[in-house]
Amino acid sequence: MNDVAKLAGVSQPTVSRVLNSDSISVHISDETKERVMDAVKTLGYRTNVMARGLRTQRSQLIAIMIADISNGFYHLIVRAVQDVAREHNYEVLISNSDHVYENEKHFCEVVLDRGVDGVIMVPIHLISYDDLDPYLSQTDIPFVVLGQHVDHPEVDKIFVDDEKAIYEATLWLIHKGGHQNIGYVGVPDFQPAGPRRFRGYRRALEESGLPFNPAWCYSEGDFTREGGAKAIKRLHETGTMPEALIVLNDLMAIGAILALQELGYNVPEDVAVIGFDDIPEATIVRPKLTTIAQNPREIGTNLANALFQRIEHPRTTRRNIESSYKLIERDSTRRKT
Amino acid sequence: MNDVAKLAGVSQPTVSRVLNSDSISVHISDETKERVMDAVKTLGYRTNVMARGLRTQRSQLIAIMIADISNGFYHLIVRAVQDVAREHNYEVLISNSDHVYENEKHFCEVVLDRGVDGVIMVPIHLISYDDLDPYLSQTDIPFVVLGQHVDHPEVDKIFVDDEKAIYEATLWLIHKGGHQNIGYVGVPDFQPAGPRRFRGYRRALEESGLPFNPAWCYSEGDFTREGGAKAIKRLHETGTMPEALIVLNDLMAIGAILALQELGYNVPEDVAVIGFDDIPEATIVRPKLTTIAQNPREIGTNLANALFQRIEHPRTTRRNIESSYKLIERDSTRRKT
DNA sequence: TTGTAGGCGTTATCAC
DNA sequence: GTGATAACGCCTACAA
Repeated sequence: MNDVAKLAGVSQPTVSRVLNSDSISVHISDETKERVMDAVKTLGYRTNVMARGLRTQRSQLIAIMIADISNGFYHLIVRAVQDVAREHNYEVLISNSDHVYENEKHFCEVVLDRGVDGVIMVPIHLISYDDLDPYLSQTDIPFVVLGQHVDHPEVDKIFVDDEKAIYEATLWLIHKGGHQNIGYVGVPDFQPAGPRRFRGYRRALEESGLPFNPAWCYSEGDFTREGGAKAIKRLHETGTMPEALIVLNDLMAIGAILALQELGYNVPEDVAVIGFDDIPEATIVRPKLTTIAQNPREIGTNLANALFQRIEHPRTTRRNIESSYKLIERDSTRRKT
Repeated sequence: MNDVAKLAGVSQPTVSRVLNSDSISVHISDETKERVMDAVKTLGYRTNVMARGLRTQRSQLIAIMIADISNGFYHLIVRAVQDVAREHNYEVLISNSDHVYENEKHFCEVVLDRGVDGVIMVPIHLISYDDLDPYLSQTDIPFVVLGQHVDHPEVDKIFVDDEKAIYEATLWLIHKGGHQNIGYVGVPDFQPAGPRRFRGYRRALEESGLPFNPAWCYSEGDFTREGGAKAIKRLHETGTMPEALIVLNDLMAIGAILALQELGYNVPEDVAVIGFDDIPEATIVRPKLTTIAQNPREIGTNLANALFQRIEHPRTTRRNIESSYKLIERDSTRRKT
């Protein structure tokens, strides 16, 4: 910047003013402006973002943490966030927790050190007040999260009522599908989504007066295709395969379908399967997967909008936006007539 | 840091020394060390990465640009890069070009401004010397790219010989599969991968003395499932469906298979299909997709290792590493006996 | 082993 | 309108 100033025959602060002329109130003579811009061009000057950040305490950087980059559900969220960020002239730092608690904490620390201007998280474990407060109280960086269960007054929340979604899907399987023996494939209790979604399933059974059979349930999943396949193998070995299966997410549901077929079961004739998320693979697998669709584009846009609202107007009250879901009936539950 | 110094009763630089004691040669008395660390803890001090970056000209940040976050092929690359980066205590900024030239250039600009310490790219268009040189010459930030066609002496290259891979796959289809009428689904010429891979296909036909029929080829693809489906619709409409199809990537190959089945074709009996990448979806689709597997984990690790080699030893000579590929025979080419 | 002084490249607050 | 001058938070000679 000093070089530019020298070449243009002005002082260094003047160069700064010219470069930021649109976000500043001072008037600069057109002639100076021109001379400075010329010098900038011939010298190929580019402003040093770190130096500016140090001075302004802004980084023009936001961070997003997702649980699994390999899960298509998160792609559209990320894309939507990036699109909004670009409009605001922000870059996006993406991180991957792989559903691991330590990674989530590490993310928060890194992010605070790096002085990002805002944070979007899809926390799996980092949801209690006590876990979150250390990060939230020591800065006033806006946090926006996906997940209704997140317990802190300072965060904006976008959420999907997944307990209710699973509850309704189970009821649908009972009433529209005419199923009685409905099993469940989920994840261990230490993954908060596990008990939450499981509750929806059990509530539907109870209210319908149907028996709950622990032998039909598998809770050792890990959100992946392999996890879904393992569930089926276990169920098969114990010799109690239910006639319908609620699976906690699509990736596991797909793994389950493929494993069922390998073992000689027909889907949906022998076992109907219903997933959660509506990832692109849901329409690749045969039969096509019936699933509870979330709206990742909408979720991402909401997350990003809430964040930039807070970045630009820090005193805004916290948002709490429910995002919709919708059961999409495809072939994995549809009996041929 | 000043506060910490005051509380510990030492000077501010001493605090800095304690905090960086492992990467510095000076000895510090254990007592001071302890007092400083205590103060750090009670004050909840965290080092300001931007200030450090300004002083050291290092950001502990690398950036990676991929062509499509929704394409599973890139996930493992990104993961591998993140894993290596974590070992080196680096964060990763991820960006998405969506195969668009302007996005690629924008990425380079942003990245240089932000003072990242290194760049990994999967450039689609930004491959000529003239396009790259502006970014490379104005800094000495290491660039590592995926793509043999990239033409600049200052970059490290990891590459896969995709022309040869397609050539061999086509030969395989001719000799092992016994096919004569082999079609091709690709992307427009302005996508450099288009002509390159197409060349491999034509070379195999020529050397085998087989006719080349433009009516069997579609070059308006866009790397997506939808693109593959469109190709099939077009081929179907013109009434000349070849008996085997080389498709430029798996996503399009899967789109093609689904579209073929919807139109009543049997795969592989009526049309055999072979893809490129070996993404996870290749084993979801039925029939399972025969494909030229790349090794994304290896690619990502190589990319990252080359980069950190350069970051840590700037004078290293440039690398040029070929990554392997391998034809994986699955059911989309295997005629039932 | 520790303290002092200076500067990294900006922006912000004054004067003029 | 523009130019000095200080400060953002840290690291690194150099001196003690």
